[in-house]
Amino acid sequence: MALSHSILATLVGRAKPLSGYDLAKEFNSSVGFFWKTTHQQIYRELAKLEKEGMLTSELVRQKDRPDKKIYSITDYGRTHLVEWIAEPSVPTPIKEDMLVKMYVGFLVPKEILIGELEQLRDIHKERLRLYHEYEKKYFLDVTKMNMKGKYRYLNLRSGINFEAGHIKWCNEAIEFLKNEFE
Amino acid sequence: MALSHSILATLVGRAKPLSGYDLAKEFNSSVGFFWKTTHQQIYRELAKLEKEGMLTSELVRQKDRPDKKIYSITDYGRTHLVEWIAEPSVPTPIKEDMLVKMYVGFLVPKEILIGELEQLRDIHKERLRLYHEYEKKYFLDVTKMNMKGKYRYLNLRSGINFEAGHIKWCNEAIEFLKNEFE
DNA sequence: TTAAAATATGCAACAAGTTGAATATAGTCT
DNA sequence: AGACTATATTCAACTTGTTGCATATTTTAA
Repeated sequence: MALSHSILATLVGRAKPLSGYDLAKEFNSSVGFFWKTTHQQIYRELAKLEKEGMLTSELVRQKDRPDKKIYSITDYGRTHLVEWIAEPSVPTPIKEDMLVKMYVGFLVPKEILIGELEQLRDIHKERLRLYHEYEKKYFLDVTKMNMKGKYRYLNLRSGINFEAGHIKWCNEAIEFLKNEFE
Repeated sequence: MALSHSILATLVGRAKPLSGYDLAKEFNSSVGFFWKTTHQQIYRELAKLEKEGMLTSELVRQKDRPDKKIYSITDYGRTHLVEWIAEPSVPTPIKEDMLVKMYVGFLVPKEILIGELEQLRDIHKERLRLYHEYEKKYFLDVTKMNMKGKYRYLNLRSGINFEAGHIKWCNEAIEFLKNEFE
């Protein structure tokens, strides 16, 4: 149930309240690197969180743009978030299409799987490239980072590790398919 | 939408039809290493797949045990599965509680996160140990494996890679938290 | 002897996630 | 002028996933 927690986490780190639209943008970058969702789900969840007292909203009237509702986290929401952090995490259950396909790979010519693995690898390569770019741009000197920055750095390192691992496996599988199958 | 495909994939590799109960057991081991689900969802999905003509069922009456329904994949189901394999895969969207917690780690004492990371690491270590055991037991000589075995081996290698990657990141994060935070 | 585990299937309620569309304004591009 | 992009929110329908419960029999363990 961490969508609500992701939203609370995005709001807790801010001086200024955010609109649903702003949050949706955040979920396309920063927090979106480890929690994916849609704007529809965000709006629905914001309404729920406000009803539960975790958030408060304020209507902002605009002339040149559509009106918006901006949300702030309440003390209750913050407490709830902190309590959730202290609960032990279980790893997210694995669900990976590619592995299901691999499981019955014998149903198709191996070239199909090789092609798919190459595509997957390229997606992960592009992500890794982006993460390395961030690392060079914002995280060159670890000792100079503040608390928040250090935690962001750990998030980034996780992404780098994750993508590099995927690339490694894709390459291993491609080589194996090319060499060990006749 | 790969639950249906996981079920089809589990049935396609068999000479004998399986009951929902048998499938649920499979989803606790082999195919369950990369697709998690519950028996309730399996029964629901089996009914749906039969209605769609992907599966056929047969009622088996038993005296010493409860009666059961056993399912086989149809030609249509098999074709559907093969077509799905050929569609390009996108990586499963990332959703990781621990990373959301890390994102707002500054809200709690670092010892809490270190403790959680150690717990997580131990879970992944235990999985890795199990996978290495499988590797030694069933996959020692790659050249002697048949087609199916080779694909199972690739699945196993993915699991090993995945778990080892997690352990590596957990250790890195633990060290970083211990040393780089004052 | 009582409890539990294993075998076997399913319903119901609810929560979470996906997909498509509707609405409205302002600015930019062709 | 018409199309597209950005801003901003929401509804509706549907699929997928989770949790708790209900039922029934036989074997095994405490």
